[in-house]
Amino acid sequence: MQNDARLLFQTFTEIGIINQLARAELKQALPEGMSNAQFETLTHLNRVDGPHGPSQMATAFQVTKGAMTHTLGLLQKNGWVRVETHPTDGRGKTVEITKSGQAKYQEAQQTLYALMGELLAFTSDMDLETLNLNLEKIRVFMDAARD
Amino acid sequence: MQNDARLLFQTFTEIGIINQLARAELKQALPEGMSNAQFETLTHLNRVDGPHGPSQMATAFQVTKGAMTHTLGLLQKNGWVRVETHPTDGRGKTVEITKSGQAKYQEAQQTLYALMGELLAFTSDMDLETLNLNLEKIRVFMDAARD
DNA sequence: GCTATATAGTTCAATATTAAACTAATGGAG
DNA sequence: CTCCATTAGTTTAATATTGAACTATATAGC
Repeated sequence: MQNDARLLFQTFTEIGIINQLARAELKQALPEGMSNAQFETLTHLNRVDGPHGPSQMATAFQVTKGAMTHTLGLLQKNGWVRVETHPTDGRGKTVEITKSGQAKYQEAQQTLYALMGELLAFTSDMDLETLNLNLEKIRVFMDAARD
Repeated sequence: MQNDARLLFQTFTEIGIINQLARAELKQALPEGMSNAQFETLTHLNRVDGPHGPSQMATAFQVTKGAMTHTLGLLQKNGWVRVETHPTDGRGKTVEITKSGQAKYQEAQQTLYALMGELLAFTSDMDLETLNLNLEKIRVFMDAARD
């Protein structure tokens, strides 16, 4: 039991290191003026359908509302998202990616895909689908476990 | 090929989200005054043998030397590490975990193991060893790929 | 309808992290 | 030995993030 906990602890340690390395690499690859937080926000807007409010997104990213206000401000200044007051809820806002944001995001993603070339070759003998499935299971569980 | 890149991109996305959730959980669980950065530093000191310099550790964590100075300052103020000038290299310093730091770290780790109970049960049908092996391979590769 | 409570978003002070300039010590080439 | 490039660590200004207070709107109970 303790042994299993150690295995899982190791999993998180590896995940932490990989994330750190990936973030460093990512920062290098992103277009001028696009921070990691901005990129992740755009990824979310591309990945999840429907309208998004800043508050929803803050929850999704495990980030404070204040941080979201900040990031959205930068994204807006860059012209990559459009923020409007919610049509029916006067408190809320809706966030949409702009054409320009789409283009910039695609560009960034292509750069990243290119960067992954070597790693792809290296992981070619790995069962990435199973890996992703397991990671997804862990993620979904942890996400649900939040109070 | 593009498809594989997408799979790998997905891997990094999952890793990013899990890391975020884990860090949030971790922060809750840590003893008073111990930040995530401090905990990770202590983990490293416990995991890797031999003497460590701040500069080495900064490289290991992909963090600037300035950040390391900051974190070590806090750890020292808490009495969890001892920092001394390197015996033979006047520029360097050596960092060691103290008895008090050991104790505090064990305490934190036990809390974390306890927290993992539910997740452990949930992942009991998962091949964590293979998962860790794959993550480790990716980590080692990325680590080596740093310029 | 009123009132109390909850929710969305902003603002602000405090802390963490970065990048770059800086100081001090080392080590190698001549 | 001397000079010069390198390495270790600190400092500082700028940026990112947090936590908490605050404003405005919405909703539920009465």
